[in-house]
Amino acid sequence: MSGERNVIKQLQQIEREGGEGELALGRGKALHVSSLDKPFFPKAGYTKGDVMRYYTLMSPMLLPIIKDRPLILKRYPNGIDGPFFFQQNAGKSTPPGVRTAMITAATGARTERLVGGDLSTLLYTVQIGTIAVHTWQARIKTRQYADTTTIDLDPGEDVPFREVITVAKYVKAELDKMMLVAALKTSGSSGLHIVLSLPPRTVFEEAALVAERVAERVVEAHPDRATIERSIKARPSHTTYVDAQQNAEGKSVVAAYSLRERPKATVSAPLEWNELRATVRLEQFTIETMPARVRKVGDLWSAALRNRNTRRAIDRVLGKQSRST
DNA sequence: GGAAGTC
DNA sequence: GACTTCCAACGCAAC
DNA sequence: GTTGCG
Repeated sequence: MSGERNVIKQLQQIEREGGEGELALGRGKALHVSSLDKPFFPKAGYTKGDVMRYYTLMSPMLLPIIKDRPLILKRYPNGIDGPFFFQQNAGKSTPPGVRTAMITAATGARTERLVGGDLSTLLYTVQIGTIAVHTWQARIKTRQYADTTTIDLDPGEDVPFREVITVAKYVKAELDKMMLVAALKTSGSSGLHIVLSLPPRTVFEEAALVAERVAERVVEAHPDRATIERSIKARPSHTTYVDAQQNAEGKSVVAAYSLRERPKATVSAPLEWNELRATVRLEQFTIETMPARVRKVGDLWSAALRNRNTRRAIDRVLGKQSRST
């Protein structure tokens, strides 16, 4: 029996016995869990136990993505209709078996941070009420280097989702012209994420410039449908915000396969570019449908990110002489 | 969700 | 034991 | 220095 299957079975057993108990996660690791019957998505009817099951099923895909990255948790201890807060630092009460690392901030402040990569850490984050998992676009040992850069397509108020799809196609067209490759996923919340896999030792300044350059070109070509205006008030109505501003050291993005705090329990779902039809909807990819989709189409995210932009391509976009390192 | 403090 | 209070991020650009 | 934004 797979490790995941075994954990699912234990969760079901604990739910039958009242919703509180110990998960045995192998190699002597145990995790205390509680309130598994608590509604976390009241309208859709999903519980904390369902969230734990979802992340267990996704762990073969998700754990490699968040491995060695500091985690930024969006916690809803009383479900998505209750208050939330972000957590970055590992609390004093972090149990043994949960992965942490001492991180020195740019200011010199040292804090113990939660670090992704193993199942006990992932399920612990759910135990304390995490719905969405965000991470750095860098690993802890190479924190000054971005391994991805992200363009977030965020539709304005009352902008239909098909507009975002149209803008994503415009982005794809510019990427093709610039000879750049990128992966595509739903944000799970309201828009789409376009993620460029970067060559080794790409500093965040370069990562940000590449994403901003793409965004600028899209807006130049389609000013009626896309904007890079950061101030909400100043954004033209009926446009999609092409956000390339989230690619700095220490900033975070939601991980692929993460659940989102939406009524229907949608997830950030990797897509093939040829799936980008006008009929695609965020609500198709949920806590309920994603496991079957992954069984059917496989791990699209790792496949897409393996297709990495070259140093030469990045330097060309930045108008630089290619590095010879 | 969890720790710490109060009645 | 029940109840209350407190705590749980950060980077950056614009103003 | 504060606010807006994600």
